[in-house]
Amino acid sequence: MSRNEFICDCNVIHQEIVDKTIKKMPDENTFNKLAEFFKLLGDTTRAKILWALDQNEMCVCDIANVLNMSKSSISHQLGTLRRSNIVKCRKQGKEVYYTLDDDHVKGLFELGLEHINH
Amino acid sequence: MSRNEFICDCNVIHQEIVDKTIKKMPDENTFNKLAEFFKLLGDTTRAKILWALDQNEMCVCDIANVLNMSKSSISHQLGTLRRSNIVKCRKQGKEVYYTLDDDHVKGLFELGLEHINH
DNA sequence: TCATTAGTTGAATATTTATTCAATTATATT
DNA sequence: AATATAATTGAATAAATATTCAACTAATGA
Repeated sequence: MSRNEFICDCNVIHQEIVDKTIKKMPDENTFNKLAEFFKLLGDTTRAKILWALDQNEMCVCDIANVLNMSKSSISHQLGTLRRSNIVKCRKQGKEVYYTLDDDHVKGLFELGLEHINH
Repeated sequence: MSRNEFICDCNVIHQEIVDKTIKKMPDENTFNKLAEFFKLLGDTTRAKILWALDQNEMCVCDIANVLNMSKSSISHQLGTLRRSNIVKCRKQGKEVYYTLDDDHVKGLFELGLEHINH
């Protein structure tokens, strides 16, 4: 979508600030990726999985038992996290062991918890 | 839901790890709030709004113009962010000026961008 | 080889949610 | 008082997504 076609239905009130902000703004793709990343943390089940994997490497059944949810549901979510490179896995025998594949998750949780506790 | 009623459809493979993890796990409410918080950042429109407000205080029309979106859409999202105490506003004349009301947003964006850039 | 178990996957369902549209409130101006 | 503009709001629509269910693969062991 070109900047020339305006969808916006209202006037610019502070032209300078608007222009300056548009100029500095990261591109669409950056925001999309950023939002996609935060969306991954923005689900209770995935948040629990990531927290658990930050404690220990675990197989799918372990995680399902920790969260008291079905294996299939956990596996679907692990697939999502895997495809987004937030977790990685290794297969050993019949079991698949998952670990965190992102150094930032712990820091993000800490900042999130700070917000929650005012 | 009590811990005694098991939904999980698979056996515990590493009992010790599972028990230890359950014992350490924050309560349901903490995860819900944490996920809700990240969900707020996990939308392209809201991510842009927050980034913009981190640059300047702005009124609704300014933000709508920066994002090239309708005033109503922006106002809905600002309402969501306001009710979650991530932004605050002050009214001056006909305009309503919004600012960030959370010190962690900048830090979160930085960590998020680090993830995106491998 | 057969049975069992861990894990994955696709389709269906149910829920959540972002945007639009229309109506409304509040402030400023003539 | 009448008009115009900034912003909010509720309802409707459309899109995204979490979980369930059933079928499937791969590895183990009897």
